[in-house]
Amino acid sequence: MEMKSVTRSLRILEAVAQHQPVTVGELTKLFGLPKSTVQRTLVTLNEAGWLRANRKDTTRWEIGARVLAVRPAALQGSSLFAAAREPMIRLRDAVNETIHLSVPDALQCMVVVDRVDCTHAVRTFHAIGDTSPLHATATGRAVLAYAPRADVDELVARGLERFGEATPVDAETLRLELDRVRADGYSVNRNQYRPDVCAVAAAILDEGGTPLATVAVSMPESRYDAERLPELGRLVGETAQEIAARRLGA
Amino acid sequence: MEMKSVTRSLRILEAVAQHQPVTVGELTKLFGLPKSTVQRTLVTLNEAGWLRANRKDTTRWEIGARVLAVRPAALQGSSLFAAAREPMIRLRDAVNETIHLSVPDALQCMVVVDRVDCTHAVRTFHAIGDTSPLHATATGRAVLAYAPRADVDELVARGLERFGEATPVDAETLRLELDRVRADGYSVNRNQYRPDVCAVAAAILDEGGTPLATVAVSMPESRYDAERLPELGRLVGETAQEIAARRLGA
DNA sequence: TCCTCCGTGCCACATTGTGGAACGCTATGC
DNA sequence: GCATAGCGTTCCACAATGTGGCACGGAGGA
Repeated sequence: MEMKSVTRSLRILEAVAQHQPVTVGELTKLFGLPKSTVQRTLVTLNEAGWLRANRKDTTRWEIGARVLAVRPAALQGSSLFAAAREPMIRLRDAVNETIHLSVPDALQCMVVVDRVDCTHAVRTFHAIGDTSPLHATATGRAVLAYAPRADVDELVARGLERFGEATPVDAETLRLELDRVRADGYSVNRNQYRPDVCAVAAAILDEGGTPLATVAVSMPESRYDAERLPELGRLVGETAQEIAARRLGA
Repeated sequence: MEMKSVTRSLRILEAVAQHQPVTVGELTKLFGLPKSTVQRTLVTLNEAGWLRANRKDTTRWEIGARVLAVRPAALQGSSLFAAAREPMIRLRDAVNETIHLSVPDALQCMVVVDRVDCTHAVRTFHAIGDTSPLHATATGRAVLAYAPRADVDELVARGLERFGEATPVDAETLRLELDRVRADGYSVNRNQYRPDVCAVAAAILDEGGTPLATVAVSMPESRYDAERLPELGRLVGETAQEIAARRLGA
């Protein structure tokens, strides 16, 4: 089950996305592949509408708009996306910190799908499309807290990587934390994944109680204040509930 | 320059996006391809992280979140996207009609990249990722008005399809209309592409005067009012300028 | 229980993609 | 102004690669 050419084409597509606008030569160096192979792949992707030549420098390639029609199931019809937008802005206005909307990808990782920035000169930064581990982040644990027990067990069985001193790496610590999240209605991350990054998150649940996504307030440790935590948690939780309600109303 | 397997894989990927969550059998019927071929392709796309098995029915496939990391150049770093968000919401609040943010794809078509909905029971609907022809829509002509003359000529040479009675299909009509757009600062579409759909659009220009994107107010004909047009045009134009200014500020 | 339908796995075949080499162009430097 | 270097592009013989008919096993219905 190989399909080498397909796998390679997708890798090249991803590389173009990261480095656009990019030339054939740059890509050959990046992959160590023959020029003709890369060139052929680019032309094929272009013919399929996924790539296009830059308007100013026609030997540079960039991602075509076609990819926008291909969206993850969680965003289908973009009801979640549209529903989340205004509550996220209000939350940002209330706390002036960067707000993230994230969805779980097959319970393997979380993916940032939208962001509203704060106005501080120093901010946390996560690009749309960035991924993060489930057990080590506020956003991930907000989802895990409402996931089936079996899925959490499976995740634990695969092993919990340590990213910082406070990262929960054994099953018991994680389970206790998830109990706390369910009790409080929000999850917290203090330097457990990226150093100096803290976050407070809450899950957006569908009608059946399945976690679809999360909203999170993300800030540098320098602005994290334990005393503000209950207040922050309440705001984030309310925002999550409002998004869930709006999603159904639309 | 073929790469049949790559082209086919991308087609299948797009089909999955449209029909997710979808089974192998449904796809074989859709394409008339052997089961094993479709199956192999799905497994490959899955291994590459672009597809995921549905959590509830593991024989159904859906798009994975990985695709979000692959974004068109116009949205890179999402500066345009983020800059547009709040002005779009304000415009929606001012007119209570659906607002679209669109980008041109290689001067071949316009692609909807973001949307803010109005509250009316009857609305126009365009999904994110939807495309539309340049000559027949307000959004397309807002871009064409600021595109190089040569590009407009090329477009005309390829032929202007007629979608409705009022669609501009000859070069002269189109050129006069583009002159008007430049003079007024906004473009108008009244049933020229989709029946019963009207829109007013303005281009978002970069520092060099190149059109990057458009903002548009879209409404059913029943709510279109010629007397409101100058007012609408002014609002849309101001929003476009505000987005352009914010994009540079960030 | 039998039958059908569907997702999955297998393998001989030849179609398909591969990549080294050569071409033509532009920019740089002597 | 000529030589050189570096680039994107094109070509083609070779064989590695994907193909698709077939068969398996399990789920659901009659």
